Amino acid sequence: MLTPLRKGSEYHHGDLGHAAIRAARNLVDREGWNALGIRRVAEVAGVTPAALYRHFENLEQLRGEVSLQVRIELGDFIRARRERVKTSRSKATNAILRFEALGEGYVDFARRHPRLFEVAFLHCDEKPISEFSDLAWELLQESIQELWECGLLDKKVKDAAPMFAWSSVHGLAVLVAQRALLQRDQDLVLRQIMDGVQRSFAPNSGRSR
Amino acid sequence: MLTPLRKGSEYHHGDLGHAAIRAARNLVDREGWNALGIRRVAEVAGVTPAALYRHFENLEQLRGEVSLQVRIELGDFIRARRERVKTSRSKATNAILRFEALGEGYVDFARRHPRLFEVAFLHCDEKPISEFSDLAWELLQESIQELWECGLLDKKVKDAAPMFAWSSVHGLAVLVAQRALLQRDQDLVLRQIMDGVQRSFAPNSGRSR
DNA sequence: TGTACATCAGTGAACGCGCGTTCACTGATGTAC
DNA sequence: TGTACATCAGTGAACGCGCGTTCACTGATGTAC
Repeated sequence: MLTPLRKGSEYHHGDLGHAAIRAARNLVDREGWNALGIRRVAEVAGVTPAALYRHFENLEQLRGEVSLQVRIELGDFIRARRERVKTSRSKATNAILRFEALGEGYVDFARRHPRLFEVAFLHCDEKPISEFSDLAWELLQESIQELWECGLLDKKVKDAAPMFAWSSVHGLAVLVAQRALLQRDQDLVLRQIMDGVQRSFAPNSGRSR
Repeated sequence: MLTPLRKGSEYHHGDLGHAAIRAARNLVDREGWNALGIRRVAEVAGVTPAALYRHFENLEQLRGEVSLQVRIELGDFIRARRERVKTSRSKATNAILRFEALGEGYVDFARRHPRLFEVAFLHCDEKPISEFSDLAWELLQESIQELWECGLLDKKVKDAAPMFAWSSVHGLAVLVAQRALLQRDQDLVLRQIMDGVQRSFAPNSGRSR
């Protein structure tokens, strides 16, 4: 995986730094957060431990970078999922399918990369949700706006909707990542949660799907 | 904290084993899961590291005991919260207040003991929710049954209700424990989530509170 | 009530290991002339 | 185009540390007679 940009050079790596973060990400994916160490990363990157100190102040900083990287990856993942949704004639159906794709993508990421998922929100210290310029969060807001524009969102709960939706799906994702749910229950429960969230969104008389 | 049951004996501890688990619990509470080690626990318990091997096979087993202990503590905590609810005349109001007390207790535990909370569901391997004889889970089922009996739960969502409620509140609790939410936002969001959950429970025409 | 002895629950020293970090160094790169 | 040299990004050895676990041991406990 080490890709020397300037061939011929065995001594200089070329892009250690990015390579280290990639290596660290893969380490965490396979063996978990605690396997992430200067020495392990150096080994995977094919480099001496001390070399990493040219690119990171210490282990803690590397950890922060990895966590950020995973958060970006998660955002990209669910966006890709949403974009895969086939557009249908009805604007409302569209909004619903796109919204559900986000939730499904979120949980699916947790299932496929449980150890990465566990780590995604570990190092966003001092950056509470409100000022969270996180990609996943922005996608969610967008999607809820779409539901609103289709009249699928009760005015009374509009403000609470993003946080409520996130919390509900996040709860499931955490349980999935922790393997606290049987594989075969996961799809059913996800379905139930997406339905529950939409029920709570719906203007008074009921659901419209 | 070490309590020799038979006074005078400095050599034999009396109830190391339980004392070790207590010490370990406190260690995790203060410094997190990674601070839990044979040597640290032995030190806090006032005993030689090797002594712990009379009571635990290895570190992993001790960890399992601590996780279980925390799960029990969480269950006791939210039950106490529910029992503190003043009974009112209306059966429905009662059911609602008791249900909400569980959610509030759950999140409050995560706030007061974030490091314990993170660890509560770590070692329930091979025991997926379905056959989960967990105290907290049973309390939730009870409470939802009460809501049902008061007509506050739509027949269509009865089966999904416990998992949906748990997931929603669990998601928030995780974020609270991770300090991803500002202190002052937590109460508001909890309120929104409890309302959202009940909205989704309510039989079609709307909410009844 | 008193003594011999098996059992149990501790001690204390040692083991090997992997870790984060440091430091003086060296080889490659690229720029000034 | 060719050479001198500063700069940069690596090496390799060493440091001290805390860890889980083992082992031969020893002091206290409680039971049999």
